[in-house]
Amino acid sequence: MQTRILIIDDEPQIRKLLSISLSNEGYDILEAETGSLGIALAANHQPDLILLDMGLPDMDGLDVLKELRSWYEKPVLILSVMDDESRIVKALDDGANDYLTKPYRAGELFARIRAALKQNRNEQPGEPLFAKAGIEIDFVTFRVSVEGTEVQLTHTEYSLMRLFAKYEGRALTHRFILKEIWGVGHQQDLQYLRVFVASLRKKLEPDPANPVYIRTLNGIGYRFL
Amino acid sequence: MQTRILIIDDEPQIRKLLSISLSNEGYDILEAETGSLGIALAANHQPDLILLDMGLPDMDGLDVLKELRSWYEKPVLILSVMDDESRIVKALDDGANDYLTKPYRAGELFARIRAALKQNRNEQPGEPLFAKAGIEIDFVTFRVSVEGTEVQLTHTEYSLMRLFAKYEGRALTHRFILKEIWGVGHQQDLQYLRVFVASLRKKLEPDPANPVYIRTLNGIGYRFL
DNA sequence: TTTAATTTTATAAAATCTTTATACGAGCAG
DNA sequence: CTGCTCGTATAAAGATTTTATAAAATTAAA
Repeated sequence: MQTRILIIDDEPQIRKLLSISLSNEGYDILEAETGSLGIALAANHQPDLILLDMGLPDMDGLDVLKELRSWYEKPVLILSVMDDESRIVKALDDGANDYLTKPYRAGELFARIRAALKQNRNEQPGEPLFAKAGIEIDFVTFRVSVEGTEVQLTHTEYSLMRLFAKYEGRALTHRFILKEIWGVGHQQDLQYLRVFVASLRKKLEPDPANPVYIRTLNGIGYRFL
Repeated sequence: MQTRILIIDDEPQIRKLLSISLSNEGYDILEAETGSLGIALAANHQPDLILLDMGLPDMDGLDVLKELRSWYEKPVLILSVMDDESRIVKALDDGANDYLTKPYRAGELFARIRAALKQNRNEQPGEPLFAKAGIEIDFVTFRVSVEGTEVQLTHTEYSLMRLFAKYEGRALTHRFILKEIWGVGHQQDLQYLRVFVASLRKKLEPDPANPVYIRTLNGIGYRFL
């Protein structure tokens, strides 16, 4: 069955652009001009993924997202203007899977969509083994190795590593990570996270000053690849 | 004799899938739809390994595991659907050898089964001897020797040694070790364990202050290599 | 009863985590 | 351009937790 993508965006040019390029990639496209129409279409057609613009005429994008998330479990990617970080953070915290900022470069768009769809397909955060690009994590024996040599991680470092692996490829907000690792009472202790990201990088990255695995998303959080 | 595997899972499709692929690998397959039926089959047919689904209709998977573990000593692999790490951890603490999460990829499934069976063979009567890197354990005569000279171990020390040998190379949590050696009621008596690890090290390690056989995993437990 | 083993207690040492301090680079105002 | 702010990275000091080990108290065994 073809993968179906719903685009919710009020600007016809953007819709057209996205629609054409995604159709060429083999996706089945649905379009909605407003938030309420988007919600209705999502309910009736069960798309596999939703692209949601934050600036809609009828409803606030965040409200559309919340509405969707009350029953829709598949990936929602946010389309947003670059300088609206605080709203992107809110959207990610509210369950958006990822975000894209204008201008939408085709390659990046496809990559993110594929990543989100793939993530959803093997919705199994408890995999016994993570192995990718030189990094291996064995969740059974608590072992992490880079390029074949085992690295010694502390308990917190390991938790963080595991979280990154679980949400591989996804943008994780500071608040989300803090909540997962340190609990709800520490969502403002950004320093903790910085310190531990630094030490993870020191242990994992070939060149910690130019990280490739754990990427910084300025103003938002981190992404593990 | 053919290796016999018991599958305890309520979903017929899953059973069929596993059954077919494992039969093709040369295993002899038994199937059970419910926990209680699974326990009965295990008792009557003494399978060499059990695949146990956590989500059964009649009993909690953890309870089935506990029941089995009261007399069944061969490997039990957990099949889990959920991202419920805490239950997986509990299952491992309760004596499960390993776990798999859906979707069950054939290669990984076979690898884990082989690993579990091999692990188990180590402690079978056929191989009453553990010998590696200067340490020798004779499970028949209850003797342990290091570099050829026999060391005198107390009963508890010996149990601990045997546990480490059985799970050689794996990270063992404090709770797991305590449960295995002292029983379920003593999982918080971490000091016991520390005292006995210290005395084992004193008897086994060339330099007890820098242990190489029994390694400390801070915040987690120990690993024997 | 005597001896050995295990369980507790105590405490020093090590490892880890938290917090503070400081530096760097990007973006912006003057 | 220069200095300012903001977000980030990292080192290092301080606090806390975890571990190792000796030794005392208790229990079990011979």
